[in-house]
Amino acid sequence: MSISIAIVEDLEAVRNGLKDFISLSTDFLVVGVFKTGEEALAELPHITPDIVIMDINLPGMNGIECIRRVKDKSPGTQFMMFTVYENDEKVFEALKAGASGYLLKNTGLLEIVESVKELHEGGSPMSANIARKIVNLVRDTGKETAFMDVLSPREKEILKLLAKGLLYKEISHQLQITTGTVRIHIHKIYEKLHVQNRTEAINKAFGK
Amino acid sequence: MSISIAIVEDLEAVRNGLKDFISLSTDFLVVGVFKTGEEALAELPHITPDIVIMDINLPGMNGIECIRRVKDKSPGTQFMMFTVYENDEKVFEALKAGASGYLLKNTGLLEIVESVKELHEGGSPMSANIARKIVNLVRDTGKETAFMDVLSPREKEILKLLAKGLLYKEISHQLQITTGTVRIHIHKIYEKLHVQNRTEAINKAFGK
DNA sequence: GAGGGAGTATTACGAAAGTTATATTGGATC
DNA sequence: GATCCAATATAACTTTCGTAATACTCCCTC
Repeated sequence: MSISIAIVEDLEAVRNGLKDFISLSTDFLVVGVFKTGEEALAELPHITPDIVIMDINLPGMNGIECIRRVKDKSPGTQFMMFTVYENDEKVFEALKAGASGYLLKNTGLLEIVESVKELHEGGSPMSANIARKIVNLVRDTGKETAFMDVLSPREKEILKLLAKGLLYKEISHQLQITTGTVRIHIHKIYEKLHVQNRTEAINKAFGK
Repeated sequence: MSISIAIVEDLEAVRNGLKDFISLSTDFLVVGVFKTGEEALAELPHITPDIVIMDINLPGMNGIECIRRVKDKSPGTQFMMFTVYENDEKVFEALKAGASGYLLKNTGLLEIVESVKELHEGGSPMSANIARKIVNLVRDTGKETAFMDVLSPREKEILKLLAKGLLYKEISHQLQITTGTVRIHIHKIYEKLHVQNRTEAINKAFGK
């Protein structure tokens, strides 16, 4: 049983190159080729291929938005990004949208084919520096932002308790100081972070 | 210039196998071999190898804790996990601690060597299903938790505004309803989530 | 040893948040 | 047609939060 593939790519040369090369292998069957996200969105839910190779920079709807919408209708289909973008935001967005693999356009045809196989077997093939970006993303999740640096150790301690949803009096009890002092600390925290309330402070200190 | 490698692994057979095979290549120089995290922690900061291949399950200090501590002292050293663990928590912890690559112990020696090279060149080599786990981790960051399901659409809408730090009156203005109504909605949200205030609700609805 | 910052504290006030009770409307269910 | 629930609203009330001004101590630096 061969792996069914669709390709969404606006550049004719790239599109045909991919299609022709992939078609050489009996492991694959190219079941759809689209120039725009709109076309792909209209057809993919009916074709339900195993894998979609998706460009990001398309005329009209971009590839990420296209994944988001197709994923809704055909949750079984897996997406391989194929793009020149290697900035953090695009990578992050693509994964959030539901992409499981991410290859840069300088990837060789042979490696692309290997990666599609790996994707189909439940892996998440990515170009080397994309993988590193993703690892760094995970490493930094929930990490304190640079804004925390302007706070004193005591202020950081209090902000962390504040972030847990504790009342002033609970904080004061835990730290063995008066609620008045807690109030002062928190007021200074707000000043330093340029915010007006607890929630804004938490968002600012711990990246949204 | 060859890549300097250290190995931390308690099982003698694995340890020696790695060391001997890696030493075969002139690209690498094994500069340290340790049986425990404690030994590694004592020596690694002085050796400062390019790469450390690190087991997780060690007697005494585990490999993740070991990375955390060594990373503090030698930020330039990169770590490759080499372990049987493939559960989400261990993978997540390892990356948080500062590991940049993650191989399972069923990986072939040749692939290990290739992965170490890739790591050294700034990539993040991982076994296929580990990569998928990490991608899924990123996909799910900041996602609403199951608690959100008990809320009505309107309540979800209000909770999202609440999470941005808006005042009741700002929310009421934005939704064109009275602050009294906002108050009621929020009160019901708290009831349904079994919490007493805004911050607790946010933490519960959007996984910490 | 004078100055500055961090941490502590007190008092006072106004704004915002959260609780409780009651009520109307409209849509869905039975 | 009756019942239930979501969404809306009003009113009265308590608690918590946030702002402001002032002050003392300790520690570090110049």
